[in-house]
Amino acid sequence: MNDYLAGLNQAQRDAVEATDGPVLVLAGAGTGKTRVLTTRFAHILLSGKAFPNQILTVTFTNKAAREMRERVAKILGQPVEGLWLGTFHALGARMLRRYAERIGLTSGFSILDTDDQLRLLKQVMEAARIDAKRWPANALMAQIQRWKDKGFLPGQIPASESTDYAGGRAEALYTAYQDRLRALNATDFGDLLLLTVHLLKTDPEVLATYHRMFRYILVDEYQDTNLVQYYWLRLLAQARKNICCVGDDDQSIYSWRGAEIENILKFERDFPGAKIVRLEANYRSTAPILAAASHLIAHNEGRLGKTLHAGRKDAEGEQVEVVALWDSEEEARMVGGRVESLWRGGHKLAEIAILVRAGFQTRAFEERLLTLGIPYRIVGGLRFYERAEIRDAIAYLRVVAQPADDLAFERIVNVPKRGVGDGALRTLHEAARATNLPLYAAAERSLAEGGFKGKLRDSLRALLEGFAAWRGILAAKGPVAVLEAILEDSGYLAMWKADKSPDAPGRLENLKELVRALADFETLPEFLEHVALVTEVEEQAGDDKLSMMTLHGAKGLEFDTVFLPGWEEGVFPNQRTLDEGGNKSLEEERRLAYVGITRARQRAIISHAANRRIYANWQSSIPSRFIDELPEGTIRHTGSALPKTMHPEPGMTRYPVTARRLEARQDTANTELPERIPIGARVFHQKFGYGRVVASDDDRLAINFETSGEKRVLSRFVERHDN
DNA sequence: TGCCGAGCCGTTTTT
DNA sequence: CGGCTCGGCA
Repeated sequence: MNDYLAGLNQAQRDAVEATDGPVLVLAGAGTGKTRVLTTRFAHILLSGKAFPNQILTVTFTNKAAREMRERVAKILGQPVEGLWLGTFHALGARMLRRYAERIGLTSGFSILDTDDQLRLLKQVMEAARIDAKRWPANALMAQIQRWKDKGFLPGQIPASESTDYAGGRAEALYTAYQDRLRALNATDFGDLLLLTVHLLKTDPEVLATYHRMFRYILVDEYQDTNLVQYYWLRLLAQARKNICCVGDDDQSIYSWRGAEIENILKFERDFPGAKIVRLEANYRSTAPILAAASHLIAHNEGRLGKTLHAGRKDAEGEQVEVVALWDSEEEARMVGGRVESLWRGGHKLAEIAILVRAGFQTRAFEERLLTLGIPYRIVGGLRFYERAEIRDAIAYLRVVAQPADDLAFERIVNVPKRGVGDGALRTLHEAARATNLPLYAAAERSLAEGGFKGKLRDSLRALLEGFAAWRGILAAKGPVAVLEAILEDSGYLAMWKADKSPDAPGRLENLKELVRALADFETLPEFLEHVALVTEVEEQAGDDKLSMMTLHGAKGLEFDTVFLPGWEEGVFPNQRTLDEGGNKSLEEERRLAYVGITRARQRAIISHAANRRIYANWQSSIPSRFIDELPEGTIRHTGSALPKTMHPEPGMTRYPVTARRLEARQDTANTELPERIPIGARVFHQKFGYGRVVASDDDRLAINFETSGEKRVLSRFVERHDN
């Protein structure tokens, strides 16, 4: 009867069966973390310790939540209803809606997206007469988010967390911003956690209710929780202490968003006697891939220490390859060519991924794949619900559902253009402030009292009449009919149909997709909750496409073949990150590299280019230090990129990486600097050919190349050719 | 109100 | 290079 336990190794079994008391599962990459979580969930149910609605399960992504739901259903042989399984934010929203009035909201409160948040904050700053030039709203938004990540409400910010932003007025602006949110019956994303913690902390009755309800708590991706999430968990778990957190300190890659690895260390302190289980047997990757990943991550200090070992019998495999290339274009050609031959050899494209450090890097590969006719998908990028046309349509729906939603009203009052410009909007705002009404109601009242003149009056009245009609349609025919009516009657569809820009057809297509998505929901509020909390529409699998995404986006995924391009100093590890956070950031970059390598089951191909186009000009670069941190024995070095100028000895050409890193170090150490090349000298560059030096500073030269015009390059990549 | 051009700036972003 | 914001102008 315990067949769901069969096939687990001893450590996994321990993690599943230790149901009572605090448990911390340190799970290396590919060690069956999700399996442990889902099996544990099923085990608690099947052993009769709790009903499905008595287990609180927290994941980081909606996708992970969906996956767990499906896998639990599979083990149990039926779908489970009434689960408390979701993201921190979704679960927080659910609790807040239930007890909204206890924190000064009503249960229908709106959840603002980042765009709305920023607009609201700008309004608050404007009202406070803050010089927007000197003090960008973005910076304050980021600060407020940091405060929220740490669990500080306005008035609770300790001196150590204060800032000199806007002459010390940041906290006052934070207060004003929160007041505005409350007045609009709205929360932002951070509030879903912050206000829940506040509620649990200040309302013993609510806390007791949840203590009674949640007998077991399961947490996924624990290494990426921030402080406010930690408080949230601690409050809910403190009564029964049946909390199981699963995480991997080596895969913590979101510290820049407030995640604290220390939460893992604190776990043992807050829950004394916690059982620690280590999952170290990796069932995903070949031995060389594991060796590369382990060797690399061993360069980090301050790890809890896990050693991955191959759990598969067939763990032998290809060496990890490091390919050295001339420039980013050659790199794209190399990757494209490899993909093509794998594909021809019967390899599925869906089992290949290109993982990059930053989004813009995908472009070169896109172009190449396009010319080769290889289907691909970009994962991440602009999310569906973030597209302008989708947000416009949703703003209409929000006003239908909640006429008091000022931000939504403002967004669409002049989209499509109906002559309600800044001036009219300002008048409207004044009327609203004077009467203490939302914009929508203020507009209604002004019109009734004969305000606004001419065309403006007509179009404003038409809009309000439209909303009245749409509410009627909603009541009579439901959400889909209302959206269709809105798009048609408001002129919104017509606006895009008339638009001649190349992306207009795509936008119309997206709007159709939105109507389809809406059809899955019974009520409008349900749908609005969904779009506020779920940023991506479910990917329909099936078509065989290569995936391209950032390393961050790849966490939790796996592929047979993984390409890891752009392993160059400055790109990866990213220079800006290093500048900001020093060694701590370097270690996080290294964890990102570790995440990248461990995505691969069979084959990992790392590459670096000697020259890369960044924005307008070409820059020379040296291989990433992470390449030096791979174990030599399991690595195969290939590639063509060996400037002759740099490797006079023929024997050196085997290991370009080490040789060039050495040379780079000598450069910085100022020993044996190459001769200074004077302005006017004729030079040769491997990539650009012949040219003349027009300017120089330090180690950089501006050279007017005969075939490609003026470029800036590092002087050590050119040789003199005066004759 | 709305268009256009100069100027600026440029990692990662599960929610 | 390219996308975005802002200021000036019609």
